[in-house]
Amino acid sequence: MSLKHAILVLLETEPSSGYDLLKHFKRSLGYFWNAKHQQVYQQLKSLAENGLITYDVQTQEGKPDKKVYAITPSGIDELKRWLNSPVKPSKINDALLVKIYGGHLADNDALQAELEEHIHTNEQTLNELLDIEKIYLALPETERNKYQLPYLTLRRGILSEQTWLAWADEARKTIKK
Amino acid sequence: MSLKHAILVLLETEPSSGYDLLKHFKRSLGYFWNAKHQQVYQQLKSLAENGLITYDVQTQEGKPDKKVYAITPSGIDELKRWLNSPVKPSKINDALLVKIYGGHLADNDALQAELEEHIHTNEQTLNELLDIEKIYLALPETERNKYQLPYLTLRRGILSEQTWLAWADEARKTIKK
DNA sequence: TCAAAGCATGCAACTTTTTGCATAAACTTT
DNA sequence: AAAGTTTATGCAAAAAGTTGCATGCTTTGA
Repeated sequence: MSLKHAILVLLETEPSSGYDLLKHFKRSLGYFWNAKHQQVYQQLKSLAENGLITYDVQTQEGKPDKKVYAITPSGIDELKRWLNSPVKPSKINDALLVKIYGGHLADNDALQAELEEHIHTNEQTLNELLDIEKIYLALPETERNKYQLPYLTLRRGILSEQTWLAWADEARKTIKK
Repeated sequence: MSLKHAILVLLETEPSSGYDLLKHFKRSLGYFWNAKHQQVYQQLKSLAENGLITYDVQTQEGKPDKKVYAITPSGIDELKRWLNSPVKPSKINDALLVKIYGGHLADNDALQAELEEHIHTNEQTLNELLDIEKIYLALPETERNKYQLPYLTLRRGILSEQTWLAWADEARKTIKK
């Protein structure tokens, strides 16, 4: 399982609260690792119980207290161990494709409408990613080199979204008939 | 949840045993809906308990008995209901990308090797899909029209794999440095 | 001829993920 | 001024998914 490891990856770059981590997660690993906020809090709890991370409670005025989590040396060991062992094949669960596969029983207008909606959200995601890419490309070279690997994953996102949209165009034509 | 619905989709086209359904599943919906054999058997059981499918036990000589499942009218209702309600957004869990994101702590050679392995399996998958496409394209037009929607999902698979491989090429260059 | 792969299903235990709810203050929009 | 969003966390229960094991006969390949 590797939400645990995804969290360790993020905490290795900087300590943060569950809430901040979640925001960070959504703009990075979240594009290719699915997780709800509950799950992140649950995993933080269990990682702390297992000594892979620790936390300090920071009291704040006017805002709820936060627990700031940081990775421990044994957390770093575990992260390295995971990084150097083979990952599990990626999992996809795409209900829209299941629906299209069995779409002859569906209402055609509804199917079309749903496709358009998905196109819309995918365009938005693509734009977000392109915005992030712009920021990256504007960095000085030394900075860019530091983020080469995360940038690769960003590229993956961009290419995926573009391909998805290209496919959706094929799909639109077929379904409209 | 829609493994249930994926199963209903397949049983709506033809009744079959869990085992046969599983084989069928792997060559179709399995490309974009992840499920282990256990899960399929468990869902078949629960679908039968809920009256959405029924089964006949067929005794065979020299082979284990099989349960041949078929969709019931209420199964078809449920399938239609699902088809006409909005699907959940697709989920991706791609550990390789998490690894690359945090890859500065990883052993570079191991990372490279793992990428090459993934490239290999993706090439194989692409070839499988292209073979299926060949068969489809060789069908007479009336037949092709029948399978237009499943064909769309096949196109999705092909485009995804091709894009993945194109990305992997970018990745290879970055990681080699 | 011996091992491996295919046929065919499933229980039991465990882990992971999802869903729904709950709290509560501060700031922001209509 | 009321309504909604953001900040910040989490319990509890249910649903879904994974892992490991078990059975036993037949066919195919080395």
